[in-house]
Amino acid sequence: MTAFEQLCRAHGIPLTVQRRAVLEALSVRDDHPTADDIFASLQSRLPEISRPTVYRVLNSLVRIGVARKVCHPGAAARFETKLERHHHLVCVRCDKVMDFEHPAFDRLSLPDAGAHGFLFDDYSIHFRGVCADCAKAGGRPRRTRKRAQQRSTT
Amino acid sequence: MTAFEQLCRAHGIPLTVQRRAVLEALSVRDDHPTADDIFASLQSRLPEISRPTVYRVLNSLVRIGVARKVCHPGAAARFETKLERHHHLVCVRCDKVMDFEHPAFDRLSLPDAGAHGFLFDDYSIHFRGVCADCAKAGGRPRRTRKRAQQRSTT
DNA sequence: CTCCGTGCAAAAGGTTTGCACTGGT
DNA sequence: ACCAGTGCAAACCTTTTGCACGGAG
Repeated sequence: MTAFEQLCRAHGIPLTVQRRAVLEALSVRDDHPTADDIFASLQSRLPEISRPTVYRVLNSLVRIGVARKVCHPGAAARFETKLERHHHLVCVRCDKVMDFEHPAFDRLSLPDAGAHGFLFDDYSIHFRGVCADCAKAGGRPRRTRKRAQQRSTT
Repeated sequence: MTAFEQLCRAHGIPLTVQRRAVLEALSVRDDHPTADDIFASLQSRLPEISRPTVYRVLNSLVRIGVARKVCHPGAAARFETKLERHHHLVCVRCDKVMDFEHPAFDRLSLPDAGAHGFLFDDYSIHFRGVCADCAKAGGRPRRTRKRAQQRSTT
């Protein structure tokens, strides 16, 4: 968290209550919350925060490098603070994305740059498949939207 | 394309002009168009098609397995018809996602299922980094909503 | 003939922006 | 004190839905 303060200073952006709160709310979670999820989870700690601020703060966090957008098939943008190399399980039925630790896949060597003019930085493997819930459900609960998923909230 | 017709029959869904057109428009492209991009690109060939239909058709195509949603950090859903194993370059500056062929990474063995109850099916590697355009631009042309990108716009 | 898909229009959801004020440095 | 960040409200973009009609099987 102190690292965060230093990053803010380094980037010349003020360290506000809201930024602190959003970062904490985000780093506590290991799912991949949407901006709105974060907004909701902050209602108790910081009720006066506004939704646009959450969006703005999340973008700041991504910009200074303490958070990241997760590649996600769903409609809403999702974020994470886990920056160490890790992989993802993507359910093709419900579009859920879960973290997946698998050290065996952590040591691939990055391709030589140049070819496409692309500067490689890191990678993560997306495994497509069917999650336990959907496999259990058998049928195809194709729903993707928030409406159909109950928000377990942790 | 005939394979597509058979898939439609197999899934018991009618083979309509719109479905044919959307699939063709999608498979012609190697970027990862949004539903709206497809809608736009169809204006010349099939001007009477409606936007909701494009969304519905794309979902059908995904359901019967001839197309796929691409995991993408951006806001709008993106699709592809390239179902063979391949990887992606994700630009952390502009959120662009490009296909990336690299046979050396095509032969990873899928993890044993079970562990998480996840049924593995396939995978693709997402390489994070900076694309040639953004590297060239030097600065940070971060978020670029459609507004800022040139559109054919009719 | 029956049923599903389509087109239209409107609603629902998600994200960004303009402006005046407050708070961080 | 200065400037950036915030809150509010409204705009904007994306995706879904209800309904009546028309075409595919």
